[in-house]
Amino acid sequence: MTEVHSSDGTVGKALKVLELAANFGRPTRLPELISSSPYPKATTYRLIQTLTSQNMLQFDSDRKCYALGLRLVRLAHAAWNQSSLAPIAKQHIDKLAANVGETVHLAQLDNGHVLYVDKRSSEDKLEMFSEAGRIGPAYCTGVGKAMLAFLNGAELCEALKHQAFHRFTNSTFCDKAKLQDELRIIQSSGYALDREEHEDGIICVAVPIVSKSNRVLGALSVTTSAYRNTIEQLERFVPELARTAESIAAEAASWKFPHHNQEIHLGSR
Amino acid sequence: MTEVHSSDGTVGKALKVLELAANFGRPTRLPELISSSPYPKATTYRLIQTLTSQNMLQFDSDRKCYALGLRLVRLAHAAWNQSSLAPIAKQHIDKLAANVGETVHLAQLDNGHVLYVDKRSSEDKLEMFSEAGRIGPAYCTGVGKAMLAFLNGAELCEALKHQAFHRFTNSTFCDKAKLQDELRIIQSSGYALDREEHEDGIICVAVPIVSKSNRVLGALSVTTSAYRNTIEQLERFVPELARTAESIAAEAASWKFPHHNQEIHLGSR
DNA sequence: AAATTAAATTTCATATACTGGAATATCTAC
DNA sequence: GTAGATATTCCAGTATATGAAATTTAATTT
Repeated sequence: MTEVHSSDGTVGKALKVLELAANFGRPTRLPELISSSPYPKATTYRLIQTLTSQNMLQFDSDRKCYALGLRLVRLAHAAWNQSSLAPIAKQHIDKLAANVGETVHLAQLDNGHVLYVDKRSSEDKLEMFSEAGRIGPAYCTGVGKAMLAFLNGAELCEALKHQAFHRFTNSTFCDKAKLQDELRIIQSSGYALDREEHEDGIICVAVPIVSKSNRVLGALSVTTSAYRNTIEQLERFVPELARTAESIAAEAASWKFPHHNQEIHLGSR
Repeated sequence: MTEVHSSDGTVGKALKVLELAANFGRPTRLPELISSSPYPKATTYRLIQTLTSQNMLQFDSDRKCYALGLRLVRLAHAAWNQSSLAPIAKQHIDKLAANVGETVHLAQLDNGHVLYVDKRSSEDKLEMFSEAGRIGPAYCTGVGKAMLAFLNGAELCEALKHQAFHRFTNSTFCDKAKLQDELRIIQSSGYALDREEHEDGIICVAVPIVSKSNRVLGALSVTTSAYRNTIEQLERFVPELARTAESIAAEAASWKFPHHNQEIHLGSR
């Protein structure tokens, strides 16, 4: 049900092409898009025309390449406000970050991958979209494993299909069986540890955010450097992490959409 | 050319429905979507199904309503990185904000409206997507007028079609003729003032960011309270604003896509 | 400047996917 | 249990998308 059927007719194809453009990570030339597309040249070409006319892509006539359109940024603003945990979790994360004095991440699952929707950092200035919207692997990050561990059977099965099991470091769980053992441990302990599994020198502790009806809403983590802290020191944050996650879940449940349709008074779209 | 044809076949219709969901500003029930849609019930219903299956919408089975999907947040992250001026402008804005000690906005045009893509504030912590992706009117904001003033004939004509000319305050330019007079003044002075035209008590000064080939890339503004500063005080920021805008334009021109396709190693999409 | 190659765009007959009015099923509330 | 609302499916007709190939246009090379 949560699976993205790569063919929902024309719309699915168009979004697939949009995804291709996103994956390039940079403005892309038409031939690149066409040759990376699973659809025939003329079809891909027409989809790109349509997406461009719709402002989902934008054409840079100087460089002759296509980049993702700003309409996406506008839509994502709405998505972030109405679908992510971030607006609800804001105060809770602020408080948590202040108390622990380390970087805090808020993430949700998107198609089996970790989607970071907010971040608090003691040192760095916040980096808007450069942080929110970032994706990462689920099988080797704290937030990812915390969420996977509390999915139900069908959801987990679906999510596992999307794991690449690429070996980032020596500690990475790089097969499904080992990961599932780990998930069982996380289930009973209630929190997940990332022991430099994704990046050398980076460790973190994470807890899932679970609704009353036991649905996984997201996850919360405290990240630090392996040189500055030990796993044992991180584990001392678990109680407060868990408490924060509970508060967020509680607020999410009682949330009656505070964002009333504020009159913006723009012209036609 | 920059116009969004509300019918680009099925894809256009699907995006139109997505836009409707975004405009509600909150999770929406099926009947609401159906009755606000220009398409027949069955058609709208099927488009919603497709969008949901594609993660562009997500269905909340508890509340029985549809919200924008997190896939948009992920796509917007890429869009923000590769299409907005924000990554390029980052350092320049940091410096400007530090020097002037007031709130700085970076905006671009999206379909005739102002799209804020970044913000620096002395006091507030940065608020991620809650700021980036926000839209506002062009005809009564500093950044909006600065951009409109330097569009070419066809672009301006197209953009003017989208202006609502809603009277927000007593100072709002609420018809096209008055606005065009104002735009001529801005053209010759090189900067735009917002004298509480959008919000009472809020004034700002803005300059356009213009490429060597005279295309409008975006705009930069310094905003403050009318009680704390006078227009004359704001005008003292113009030289530094203009210098910053030039630096950004120069960097944009020489930009050779720094964001190489970093290997993310995720599974199938 | 002519020739060569690559890129962008169009054509058109065909097949397919979309359409939408209406019927039906499912849920909700009293 | 019945009424009213909401969600979902049907299906023939048709508009729309398809894609191989051809054409135009632009960029490179000789």
